[in-house]
Amino acid sequence: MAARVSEVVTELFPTLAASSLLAEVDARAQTVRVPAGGFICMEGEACQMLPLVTAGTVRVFVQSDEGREVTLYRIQPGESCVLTASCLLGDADFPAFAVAETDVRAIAVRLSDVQTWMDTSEAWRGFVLGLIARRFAEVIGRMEDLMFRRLDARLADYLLEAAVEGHVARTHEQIATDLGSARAVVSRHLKALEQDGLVTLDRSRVTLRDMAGLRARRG
Amino acid sequence: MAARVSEVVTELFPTLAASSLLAEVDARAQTVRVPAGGFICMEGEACQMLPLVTAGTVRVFVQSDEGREVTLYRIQPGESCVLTASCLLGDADFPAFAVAETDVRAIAVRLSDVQTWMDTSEAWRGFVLGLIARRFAEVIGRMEDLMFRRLDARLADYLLEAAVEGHVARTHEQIATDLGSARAVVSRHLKALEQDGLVTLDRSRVTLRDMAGLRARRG
DNA sequence: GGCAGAGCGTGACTTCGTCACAGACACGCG
DNA sequence: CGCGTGTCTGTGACGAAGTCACGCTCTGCC
Repeated sequence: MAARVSEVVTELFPTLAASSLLAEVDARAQTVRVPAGGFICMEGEACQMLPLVTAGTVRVFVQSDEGREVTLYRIQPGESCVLTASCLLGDADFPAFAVAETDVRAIAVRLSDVQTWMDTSEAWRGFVLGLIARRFAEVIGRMEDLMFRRLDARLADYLLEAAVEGHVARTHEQIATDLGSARAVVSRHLKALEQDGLVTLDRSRVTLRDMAGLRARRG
Repeated sequence: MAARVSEVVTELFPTLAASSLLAEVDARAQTVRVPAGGFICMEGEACQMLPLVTAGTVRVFVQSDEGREVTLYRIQPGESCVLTASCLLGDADFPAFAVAETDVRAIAVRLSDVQTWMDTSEAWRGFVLGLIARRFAEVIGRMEDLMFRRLDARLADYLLEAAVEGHVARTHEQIATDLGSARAVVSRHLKALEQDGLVTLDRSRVTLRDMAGLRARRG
């Protein structure tokens, strides 16, 4: 098991692997799994572990009382739930939700180790601060996007980003929560794109037909 | 001058003063002044100094191409431009604007010192990380607010928060940028509040007339 | 007084969110 | 196979909010 951890760290977290921290992580961290749909962190909670994601993706989002959602960002393999780190280190409450979108594997680092390594390892500090800083900038960028750009432009952008082999295999509902909008509104915009010949629509799937046309609508 | 720095640090940054860092700060930091309206940091810039604000307030905001603005937060005496810190430490671009709202005095810490102290002082680490974490959580909370609450509720909240002796001495334009809205919309809502007897309106000034009524509208 | 600029009021229009409802499709089960 | 149930999508009606345009009223200054 320990061998597995160090191999994964070497591959996905090169910054850490290059340092003397590797042996420490190897000795003290454990791997965890969270099934798709499982919660990683809840709003207002104080988390006990810092997860370094090695497989799968985690969606971090805020939610209104009425159930409306806005996706803040996704955590990919090689990244970490920096909100957790930020809250642990800065002693603040976790202000959002994080759920596993797919089955997730992660290396779980104990709170006490996170703290210790902050004090003892320059590589660890650089790693954690880098993640936090980039996320902070990313969230602010997202806020700009939500506040200033029109939905049709953001939707075109989103489709181009999320497409895999020309398809976006998501429901209008899922797209709406990612964009911070409402399902009905997304449906209407998608319909308009279809009528303009830029996409075709099927149940739970959008197929891109005219990439250049979509790019032209990104605004 | 050096004496001034250490006195100010002791008063406004108790966390730092309690540590052995005080002498260091005393020796190496300098005080700076920025006049009202001056830029502290620009979007996309790499900043050279970390300012610890000792007097005045700094407004941090994002801006659209068309000039619309949303205030992210304000920096009060005893706080710092943590976005700067975050960017320095995490090697990311500054994603917003920061301008002095009033005349501002600050203790400017050189980038190299920020880095050095991160490595050598536990007190400094705790101080900086705490600021970053709280701001991060605050910005996410602000995003929730902007996305999910209605403008009339946010306006009522804002007036109650911003009131000094029953008055809010700001133009509709300023209120709109703080709320991330448009001047005309704010004017309409204020007019409605006036017609309901909750406030009275004058040029560049809103006078609160019915606190309980306003609190009832916070949603 | 007269003028320029800032601040405010207001109507018309567009975009977006909310609500409601209906049709279309997937899937399991008797 | 037919049927029911739940998910997904299309659409109209409406309200909230942003945009644009214009005009009026202050204020300060020459």
